[in-house]
Amino acid sequence: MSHIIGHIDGDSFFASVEQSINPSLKSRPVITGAERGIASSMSKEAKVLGVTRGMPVTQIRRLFPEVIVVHSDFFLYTVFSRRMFDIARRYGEEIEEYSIDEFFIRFKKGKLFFERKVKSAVFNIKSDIKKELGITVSVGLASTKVLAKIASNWGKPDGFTFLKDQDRENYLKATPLNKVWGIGERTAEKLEKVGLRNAFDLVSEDFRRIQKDFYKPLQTIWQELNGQEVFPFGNENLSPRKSIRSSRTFIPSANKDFLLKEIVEHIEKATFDLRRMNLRAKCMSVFIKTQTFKYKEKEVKFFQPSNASNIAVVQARIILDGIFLSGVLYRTTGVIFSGLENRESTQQVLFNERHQEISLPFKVIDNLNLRFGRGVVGLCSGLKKSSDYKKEFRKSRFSIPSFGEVD
DNA sequence: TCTGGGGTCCTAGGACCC
DNA sequence: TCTGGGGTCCTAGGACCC
Repeated sequence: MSHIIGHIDGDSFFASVEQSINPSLKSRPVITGAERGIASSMSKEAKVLGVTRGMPVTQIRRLFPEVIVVHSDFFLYTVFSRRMFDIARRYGEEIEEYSIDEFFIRFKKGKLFFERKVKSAVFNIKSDIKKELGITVSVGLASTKVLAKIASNWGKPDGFTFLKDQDRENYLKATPLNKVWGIGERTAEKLEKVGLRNAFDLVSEDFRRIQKDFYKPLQTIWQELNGQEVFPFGNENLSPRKSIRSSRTFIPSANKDFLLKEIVEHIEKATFDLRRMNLRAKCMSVFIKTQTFKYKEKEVKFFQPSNASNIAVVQARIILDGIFLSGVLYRTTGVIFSGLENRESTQQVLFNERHQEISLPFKVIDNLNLRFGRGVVGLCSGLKKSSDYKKEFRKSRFSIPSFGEVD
């Protein structure tokens, strides 16, 4: 092993940030996610009561009236997130920002007092975050990312766990398969069927069998659990954005016109994002999910990369005709734009007056939507705007830097 | 507990081509 | 009209993550 890798994870991040900026919430059960109607982050006091992720707010209010339910404030969380990363950079050589509330830090192995130095760096990070941001984090140290993830999960909240190679067996024996980063419900089930119970059973399995019988990501996980550093490290490896999607779940409906209306709204929202990010998409796919979670998706390629909603709507209509079954109840629709490229790099097709023609109206639409809220202006085929757009807008306003406060 | 929304990557099988 | 084996490319759907 040539590195020690730390995984640092904010404890109940969103709820803790809320408690940190609002002293009246300290030591009280707090959840975020009011805007979605389900708990997305619970303070430790709420967890103690028995509130779990995804629990409907109505149910929470009924069962635990003392719980304080707040709206998510992603702008605020992003500020805390950045400051957390900045604190880590004071002490770490390499940082990888993994998500809004977690990051990896890598220390190159040296000679003298190496472990002691790493530990002291990590303790400094922990205490600076606590002092300056008023939240706690849990830290795991190990030889690989997958092991570090297991370690950080160990002593939550405010934990510190150094998973050394000589103790690996004990930790892995106590780690259920679905608690391993990258192993989900399905793979865990499959592994259990062949008699594997925990992470240690998995690493004891012959690598050739893993290669033969299981899908590719599991090979990497097996190696990482065995202490071989395989996952690349660092944000430089992050590839540019590959797709943009919009989707929504509703009360099950068999009404095709309603599905189309939903899809048109998604196209408007997604193409708005494309234009805002100065991107065009080569492909678009439309998907629908039935009440029983049967999934249907179909993709089209545009004649030329596009971010125009009217062109997409024409294609979406055709797709929906092809995949919609009458008499079936549907619960979700969505669109995904992929094959994204920068506007500048988009090859200019000769004789594209038509394209020039349509780009001006979109500028006008986008500006109106920016000033008055998304969904104020759209295509006629979008029909009546649902009030959800207001919520969407509230959720997204912080991601648009030029926005002022809008209410 | 019947399961929200936005991402990435992988796979199985069909189409197509020698 | 029927035919083997092998390659590539495409795509719908699956699995996983936060």
